[in-house]
Amino acid sequence: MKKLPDKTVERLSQYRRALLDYLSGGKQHIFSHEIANLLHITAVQVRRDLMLIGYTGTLRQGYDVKELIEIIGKIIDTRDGQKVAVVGIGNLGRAIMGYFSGKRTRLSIVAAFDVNPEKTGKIYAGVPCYNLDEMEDIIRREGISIAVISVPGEEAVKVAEALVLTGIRGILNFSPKPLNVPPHVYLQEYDMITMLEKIAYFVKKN
Amino acid sequence: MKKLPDKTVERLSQYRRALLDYLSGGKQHIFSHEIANLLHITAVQVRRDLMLIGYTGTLRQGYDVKELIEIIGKIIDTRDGQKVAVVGIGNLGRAIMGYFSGKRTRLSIVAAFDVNPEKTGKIYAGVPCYNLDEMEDIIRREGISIAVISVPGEEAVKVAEALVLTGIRGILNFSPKPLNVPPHVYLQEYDMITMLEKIAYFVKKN
DNA sequence: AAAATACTGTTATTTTTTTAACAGTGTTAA
DNA sequence: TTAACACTGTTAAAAAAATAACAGTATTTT
Repeated sequence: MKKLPDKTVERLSQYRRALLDYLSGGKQHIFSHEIANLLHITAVQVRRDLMLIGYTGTLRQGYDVKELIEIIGKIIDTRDGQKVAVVGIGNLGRAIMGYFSGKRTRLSIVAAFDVNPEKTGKIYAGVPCYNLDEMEDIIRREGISIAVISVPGEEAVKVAEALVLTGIRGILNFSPKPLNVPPHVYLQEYDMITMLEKIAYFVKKN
Repeated sequence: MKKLPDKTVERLSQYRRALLDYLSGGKQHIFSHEIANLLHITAVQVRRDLMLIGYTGTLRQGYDVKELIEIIGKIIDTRDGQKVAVVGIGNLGRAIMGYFSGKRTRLSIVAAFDVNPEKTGKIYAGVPCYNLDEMEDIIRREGISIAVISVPGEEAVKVAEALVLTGIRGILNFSPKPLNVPPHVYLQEYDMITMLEKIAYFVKKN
């Protein structure tokens, strides 16, 4: 399939989670405007996204919830799932691991890394924590393709460089430092200070 | 000034932090392409953003770092700063508070809320934690304008409704549940699962 | 059986954001 | 003193995303 727009992919992820929720309500089908209500967006946008992924519903009946969930899975997930590492086991790192533990998803956090020797060797939310030195070895051996950076800003740049050398494919950067990675690594910056300041601006006057 | 584009505001926040860093290197002036390098974006984009805020540099000298920092401050900050509350003192909530503690910024976290009675009454990263019941009172009394939601998904919707009733102006939602707020409340969704799944998609094949 | 209704899927339009093009200008170099 | 250079500021074009418009079609209503 042709590459989907960024924003569509984001929404697909959200559709899927909303649909899984909805499914537990027992209904088999759902209309575009119902999906839209779940996410507080418009029905057109939903239909357009579904058009882009080539999924087509039934007139007057809407979309088959299970089918749609499955289709989205085929788009986002790989057959065997992808492995994720978390680098930096501070509060943020543990929060991230907490989010995932217990959820059966095709993304599984399989390793954590930290410099603090008190943390290495322990298990957090079911995930073993290793020393940063072992990172390259373990990422290669385990076939980890995605890394989350949750170390303080000062260290983030070095961690990113090290990650790139391991052959990682994607990085989610929670640190406030902008990172620079080669084009074959997909980077998503995710800086909460920026977001808060943005809110501050838009809240300001009006 | 006319309302700035969303993305420009985000970058302004990043420019400012990068410039503060840069300033400690002792230099007084900076070229657009140098700012661009700091954030790994293009020089045109920097110049265009600065054009939008009406700040103009000097030919062959670039921009006055201090001046620019100040200008950005005038745009993003209010005169007396804005107060922020964090709702939900799990790992994520504490991570957010940790980020801010010690940093002297015009956004200050002044209250935390949680339902857990073991947490209320305590101080986290210098911020007092109150019971959720007290939220409306305290937000009004303190004049808190921005709230960060870091409670588990199930509770997020209710917390958001309660926040709207307090007259809050902006919300940063870390929970994976899409929220619905009236138009006078600025909402920024910030869901890490979506972001990870997005990375998973873009990393997938190629 | 004609008209209204309630949906989907698609194309067209608008808005937002990024990128490119380039005119203007003081500064250095020839 | 003219040409090349190294910048800024702005306008123009392109790309990405959201929104609107609407054609198509089963179903229900009249």
